[in-house]
Amino acid sequence: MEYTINKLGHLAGISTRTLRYYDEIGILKPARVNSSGYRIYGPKEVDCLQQILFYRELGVSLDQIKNIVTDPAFDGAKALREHREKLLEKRQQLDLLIANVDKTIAHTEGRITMSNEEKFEGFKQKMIEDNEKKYGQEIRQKYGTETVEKANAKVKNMTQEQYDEVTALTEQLTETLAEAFKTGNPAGEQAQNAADLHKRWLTYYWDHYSKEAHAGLAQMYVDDERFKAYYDKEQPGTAEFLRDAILIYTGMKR
Amino acid sequence: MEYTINKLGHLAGISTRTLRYYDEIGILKPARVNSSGYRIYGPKEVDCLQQILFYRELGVSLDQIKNIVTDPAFDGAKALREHREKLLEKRQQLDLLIANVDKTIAHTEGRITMSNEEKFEGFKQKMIEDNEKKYGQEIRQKYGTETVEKANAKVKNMTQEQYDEVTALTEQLTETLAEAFKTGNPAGEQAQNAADLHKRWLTYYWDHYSKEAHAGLAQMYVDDERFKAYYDKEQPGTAEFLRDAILIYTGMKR
DNA sequence: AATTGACTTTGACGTTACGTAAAGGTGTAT
DNA sequence: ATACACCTTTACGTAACGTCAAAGTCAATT
Repeated sequence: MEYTINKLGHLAGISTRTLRYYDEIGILKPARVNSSGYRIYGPKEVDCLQQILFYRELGVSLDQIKNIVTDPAFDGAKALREHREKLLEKRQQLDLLIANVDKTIAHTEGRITMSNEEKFEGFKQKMIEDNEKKYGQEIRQKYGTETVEKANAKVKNMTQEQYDEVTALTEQLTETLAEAFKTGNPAGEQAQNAADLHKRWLTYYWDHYSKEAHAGLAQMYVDDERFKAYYDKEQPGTAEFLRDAILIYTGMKR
Repeated sequence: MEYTINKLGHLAGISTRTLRYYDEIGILKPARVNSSGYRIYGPKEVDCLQQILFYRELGVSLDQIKNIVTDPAFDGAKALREHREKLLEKRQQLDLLIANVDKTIAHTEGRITMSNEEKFEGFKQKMIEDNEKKYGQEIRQKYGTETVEKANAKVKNMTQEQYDEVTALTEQLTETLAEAFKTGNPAGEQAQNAADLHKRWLTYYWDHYSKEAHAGLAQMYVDDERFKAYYDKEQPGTAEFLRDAILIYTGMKR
């Protein structure tokens, strides 16, 4: 497959000017130029452009991108896995912003109070991107738990009391699950405790409880990215672990 | 609460230069300047800055933001609801990109084939942001259904055949559900058809089917933003409608 | 009372990642 | 042969700041 500059631009959704610029700064040279000076791109360039766009999407400067993709030791597969992780982080940030909007709406309606600090939660992503280690783990964890809060609360018209309870439950579940995960045994006491907490957490959202539905949801946690990403955030494999624990808890597996 | 330029910058995670620039272009003037020319910001400015940052996050130019926030008819509450919607759209886009990475990884490992078009799926958001009407509905719908595909396929190691089947089922469900929604009757034939399609769709993901789990999932569709946003995308209220249809279908309600 | 150091001010020029013409050559379909 | 949709380079424009520089302000400490 060979592409002229217009075709490639169309394929990737970017302008021809951008492609010429990328050529100019040496970030993406065409495979060859034909007899009349036209830029011709091949499959290798298509893949490289894709990589470039991933980096660009993640806020990396073209200067840095150049260093990365022209590095002879560049590992495309590894880069893709990093992209994946960064994109998941970005989604967490987005969730935080959405939670912020929700809170702000509730605030304007007088339903809750909101500190000025809270009003800017989720905007500091660049600070986080820039120097992740500066604040490091603590902020990550804080943001993590708050992302959940958002997904949970407000959805149902809970009372403040119910909200506090479910928040506490969530924290407890997170802790217990992390502990249990370390044991590696989904049938163990810790894991079964986590499954029980999960059931209690569920009953805040479901009007009726059934083992089948519980087990089904556990499977969803593994199958659906949106959930899996959340549970696997701290420790990859946690989603599967929770599923197994719940399957055992509900008697669907032993 | 009064803030100097440094304090406000710190609060919002932006530089003092940015705040001076926003003053310069008339987008955010300080509440007052003190006797020695220092900019002093009050609570009103804090809220306005939050709005500005939301718009900025969504890719709106400062020029446009100026028009919006300085408009005497500016409705802050309405703006917040729009922010919310746009942020949800942005998350859909992100999901698409994540699906793209996943696919690309699978592709480099030789597990699936991937067209060049697919390699750039999810990157065209700016085209969408810029001129939404240019391509309008069609692209929206296309991206919408593709967002699902992502959530579904690849997660399980489906064969190409299974993948095609589930894709077809998804489309069928979407159409039938949209038709049914128009009737307004979750007990009607159309709606029950949709519920049945949903069951068949489910069986691709769950090893066992139970009415309880099905009904539970339906409730989740309403309670969890991540799902609700997807079903309500075209027609608000669709998530609730689908839940009701399924509750009737499973005999949990009549 | 003087000094230090962290803050503030207004210029003003620099930067990134392109957009937008301008002036001209190329390819092919009518 | 001419229309039209491509392509080229050159070059200036732009948005949203970053980054000095030179100078005034404020509170605390010597």
